[in-house]
Amino acid sequence: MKQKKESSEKADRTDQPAPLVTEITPRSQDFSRWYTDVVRRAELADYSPVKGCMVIRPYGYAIWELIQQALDQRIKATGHVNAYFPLFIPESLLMKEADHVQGFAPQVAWVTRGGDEDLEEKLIVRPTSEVIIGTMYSKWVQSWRDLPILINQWANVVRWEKVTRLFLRTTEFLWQEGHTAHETEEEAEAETRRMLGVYKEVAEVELAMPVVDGLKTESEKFAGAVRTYSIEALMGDGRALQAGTSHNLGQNFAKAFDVTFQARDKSLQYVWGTSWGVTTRLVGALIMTHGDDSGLILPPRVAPYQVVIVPIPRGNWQETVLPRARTIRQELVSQGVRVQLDDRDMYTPGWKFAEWEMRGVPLRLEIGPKDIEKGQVLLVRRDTREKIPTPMEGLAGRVREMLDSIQQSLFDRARQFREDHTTSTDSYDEFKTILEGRPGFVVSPWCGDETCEAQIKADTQATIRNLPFDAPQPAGRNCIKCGRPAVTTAY
RNA sequence: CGGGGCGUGGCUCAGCCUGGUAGAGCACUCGGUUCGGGACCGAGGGGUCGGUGGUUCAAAUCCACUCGCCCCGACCA
Repeated sequence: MKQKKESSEKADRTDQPAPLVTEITPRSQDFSRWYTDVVRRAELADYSPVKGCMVIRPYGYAIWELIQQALDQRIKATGHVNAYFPLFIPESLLMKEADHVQGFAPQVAWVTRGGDEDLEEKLIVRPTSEVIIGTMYSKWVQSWRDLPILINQWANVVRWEKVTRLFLRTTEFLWQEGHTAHETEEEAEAETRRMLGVYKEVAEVELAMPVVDGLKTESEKFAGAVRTYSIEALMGDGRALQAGTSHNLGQNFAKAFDVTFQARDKSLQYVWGTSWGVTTRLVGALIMTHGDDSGLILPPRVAPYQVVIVPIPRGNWQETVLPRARTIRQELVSQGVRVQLDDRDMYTPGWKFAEWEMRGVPLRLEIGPKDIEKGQVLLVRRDTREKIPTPMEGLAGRVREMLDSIQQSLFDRARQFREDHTTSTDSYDEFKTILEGRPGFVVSPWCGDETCEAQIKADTQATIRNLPFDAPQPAGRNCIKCGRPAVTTAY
């Protein structure tokens, strides 16, 4: 019975004509396959021989570098400095903060042997650096005058995940992790919120990705934190993605690692800590937010190439079209535009159009003999595919305007999508009906009780993403599951 | 870790049910004509069929074990 079904499925597949070109899976058909296809065909990343580990290819890394720059600049502008802490952490240090151990132990990679000797004390490969940094802070802090400590590090961490996906969840990933120590609780809370604001700004301004900022529930917070805040984005398949987190650690780690200082009133106090991070997952978020059936669409601010120039090879184009293309490149580069001139003669223009569209370049500039006659070029927007003949005069200005316009319209489009996929209800039946249909955010009142949260999750698979600072529309006053009011929730 | 699916040139797969010369499209190499939306013609190169063992005159195909990958759950950034 089973076998029969299999063979008929195979027969069906055979009837499909083989595609002329290896196409990417349409986004609407299978979002997950589409995602993987785009990542690999656009040469962003690839699977490595090491299980769960990803190789970030130059084009993908260039995107990450732009995100890094945008973040690093803002992290420094808010008074932080960069430093580096070790990759290995002794087992005994990890064990000091109970919640933290519980949260991370299942995901930790161990080093038990060095050279030809078994280690006396096992080492872990950092899954995050609170532990090692807390240890160092305890040495560095004596007085209230030593505070605050505002340190960030760019690093890789390892978490032994069972299921991995390129950029979204890999065994090893790159990130930025900020770790701060403060004199007062209020200061720590302000810092936690400030950095979440930085993340929101980077997501929205640089990645053109609207996010919901808010407080995580107790069950979803970081292991060892007092409070966790997050930014949550809605992907093109209607599913939420946590794009960044900021934790108020209270005095938990200070107590575990004995980070004390003598306060202004001469008393001995524990510092108040925060930590916050975003990862290479942002690259994945970018892809899933903006991409379409033709592949990637990059917002200009994080596009390694903002403009690709495709010269049309006609007649003796090498003597006529190409020099003009080079001049244009020069002009755009001098105006701070990132430009790629694709003068390879082994590919046809049509091939290049498709190729660069797949790789998400926001703006294409075509130039051929006809354009030169007319003193113009043809600009083609990746987001709308609009073809815009543009005079050679004042070209750089027009290009920059258009890049800004693409950045803005990608954000608007993503925000519109999110609005279209956000519903508000205070009825549990309605809530369940919504989730059975189109996925997306649902805004609903919740009492704050973990048992309700767990029940909802068990019933519908929906998770509380966070408790938004700005709830879109407060729907009703009573918890959709039991009774009392408290907060609003998303998907 | 539970449920399902799949391992055959670089990629996507056919061939397996019913054992008997290892295939297609794309990609790649060379030559030529092309080029404003994934060009065409001709000639080539490349696979111990995931691994191990078994059945057989004969195994990609049947059997057992094993390794790996993908999807859906549980866990996470």
